[in-house]
Amino acid sequence: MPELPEVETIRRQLDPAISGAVITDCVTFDHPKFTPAHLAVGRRVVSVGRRGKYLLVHLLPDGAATGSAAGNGEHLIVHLGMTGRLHVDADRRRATGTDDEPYRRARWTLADGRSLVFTDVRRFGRIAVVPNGAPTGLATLDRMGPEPFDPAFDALALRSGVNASRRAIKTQLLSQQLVAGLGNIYADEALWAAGVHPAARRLTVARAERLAQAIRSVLSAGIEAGGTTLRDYRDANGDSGGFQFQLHCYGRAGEPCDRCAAELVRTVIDARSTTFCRVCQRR
DNA sequence: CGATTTCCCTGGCCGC
DNA sequence: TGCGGCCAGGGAAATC
Repeated sequence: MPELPEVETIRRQLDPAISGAVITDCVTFDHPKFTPAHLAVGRRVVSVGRRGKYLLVHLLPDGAATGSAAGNGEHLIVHLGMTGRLHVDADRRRATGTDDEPYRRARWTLADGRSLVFTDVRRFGRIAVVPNGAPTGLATLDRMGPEPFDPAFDALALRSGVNASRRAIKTQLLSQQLVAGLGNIYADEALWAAGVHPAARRLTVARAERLAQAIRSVLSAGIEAGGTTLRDYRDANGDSGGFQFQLHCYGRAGEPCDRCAAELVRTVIDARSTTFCRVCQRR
């Protein structure tokens, strides 16, 4: 369940590892969600970026100079879905991809003999290659709200966005349209930290300020800890994150609230398991 | 046309 | 021990 902190952790590891590398070959699992990976062949990696939960690998044609007539290049977009993992494999003997590793969905061979490998047990992930600057055709990405650390994301924008819809605030946070990068874990944590009921449909100015700040601080702490590993998540080095030891709310139904000691309860909002404290999270 | 529901996937876990 | 059934859940397609 990679959310913004997990994807950012991987981005920070991959950027120095593959920037400058040239993609010379590719093999994929035969499914339309993954076969677009082939379109990255013949390109050079400029840098590894991120938007919400999407990794955006900036590509230019091999040999092109930045800002040349080759244009603005392309983005190799990788969404990790639920169980996606990316890592760099330095074993040249496996570069052709003829040997099989379980659940591999794509392997990009690099000119220096290494390769970038994407595995995804449950195939909720997705790969695309699109011209930089154009709509990606991925609806969630094209409609994505501001990054949580962007000045465009503030309490007033959050409040007006929430109040403009009748949907539960938890649902809206997961939609990616009010703010980018929250998934079920960090949404529950942020709502708990801000003292906002997950089914609330309106925010006061004061609560919007608390929630905007909580979103930023929860995501910062998640990045700082290298993400949350409950089961599947591993970073680009194969290591687990550490934020699972700092969770106050997510997955703790039945346990006492760290703030008021009341029993945390589980409910379902928009088909998503939701944990919260009835006492300190008011509508 | 925006809101809501369904479906995609498979490993892990629970209970019998 | 074996196995059926259920759960996890982001996002896109289908439907309301």
